[in-house]
Amino acid sequence: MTPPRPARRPPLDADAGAVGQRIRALRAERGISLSTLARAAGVGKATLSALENGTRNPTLETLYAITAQLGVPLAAVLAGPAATPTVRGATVVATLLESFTDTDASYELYRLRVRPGGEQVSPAHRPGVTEHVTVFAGMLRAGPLDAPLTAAAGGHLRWTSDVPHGYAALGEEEVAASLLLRYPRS
Amino acid sequence: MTPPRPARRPPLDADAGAVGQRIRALRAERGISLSTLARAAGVGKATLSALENGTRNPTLETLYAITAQLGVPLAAVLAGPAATPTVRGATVVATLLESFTDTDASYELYRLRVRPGGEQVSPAHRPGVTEHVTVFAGMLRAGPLDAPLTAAAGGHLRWTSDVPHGYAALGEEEVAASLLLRYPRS
DNA sequence: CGCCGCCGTTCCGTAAACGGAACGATGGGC
DNA sequence: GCCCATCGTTCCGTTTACGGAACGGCGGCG
Repeated sequence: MTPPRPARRPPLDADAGAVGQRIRALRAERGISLSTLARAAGVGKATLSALENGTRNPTLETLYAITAQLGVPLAAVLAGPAATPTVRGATVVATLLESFTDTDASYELYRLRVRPGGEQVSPAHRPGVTEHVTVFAGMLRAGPLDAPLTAAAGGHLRWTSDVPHGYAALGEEEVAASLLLRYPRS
Repeated sequence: MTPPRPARRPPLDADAGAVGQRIRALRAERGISLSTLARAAGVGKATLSALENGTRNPTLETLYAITAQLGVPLAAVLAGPAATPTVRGATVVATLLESFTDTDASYELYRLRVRPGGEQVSPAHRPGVTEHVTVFAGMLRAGPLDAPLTAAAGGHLRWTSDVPHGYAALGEEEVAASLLLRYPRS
């Protein structure tokens, strides 16, 4: 008989590769070279190179040394934001960043991604609900269906969402934005 | 002569030990034995034993196999509850919610709390940097020191922050807001 | 009692993650 | 043009994390 467990490793590699990509992205954000980061973190360049390319399965110690040097918590490079609740549609993906309640109203702050080439419609909310959008990148058209507003990167939109309203990306670029929903105390 | 005796690794072991303790705690919660968990996760008992006792430095793959079997995200067993980077001042506390880079600029989105009774001043940033604030609660005065702006809950402020600027809460209530910093590509 | 099943730890050979060094490629400075 | 510094990758010997097997300890059962 052949030994029962020959071992296989395709499944996890996807994860390992994603971790490597995140590290590479963080490093690129900071504009530092692989060599520099490896030296600062006290790991070999070979290690960091293979890690970023997803061809190695790093130890916790190695990962910790690198993320510490990047100034991010270890969890930041592991499998995606994961546990954060997300609303998904054909053209819009909204991730809840924070919710907040005070005496007058409650608030929900979302990160918003709008893919080009479609429009997503949202039904009317209760009276008094307002939406505030700040655009990071791309060109966004959003607001009441009969009176939409437009904003480019850096722009800000605001409307009362007690009527049906929609979101659409203008142009080819995906829109990134933050969305603040304000629900007045009922 | 002995070779240069390159490296020792005392400092990280504390961390590794903590990870092991968390895994052991999670396993105890579920009332399953070390042997059972090792078999279910497809790792050796020796591996799991050493890992729980903090005498080994596990690979990502090993950790993933175990936490998956325990039904918790990988981050759950890593160093303490999410140390998200935070900027603290006497009157302002800013927590980074998300950072984002695209072709034209990079962005940082913060949750902002401003305590009443003081003003916090921030030095000028590089030319072209803009700040966007959406107020959740309270009344905020912020912007360039010589031309501050004011917004109540639901309001929005925007200024270019290449001059010294400040943040202050008007009235007794603590201000909650979101702050978007936009850094144009240098 | 002796036996058996399972517990968690320890031993050990193997596979692989590690750091150092060498490599070709690229981009300034003179 | 040449030189030198630095880039990221690859090679290689050493270290070590890995799983399987053996170990002693402990409770249940005939």
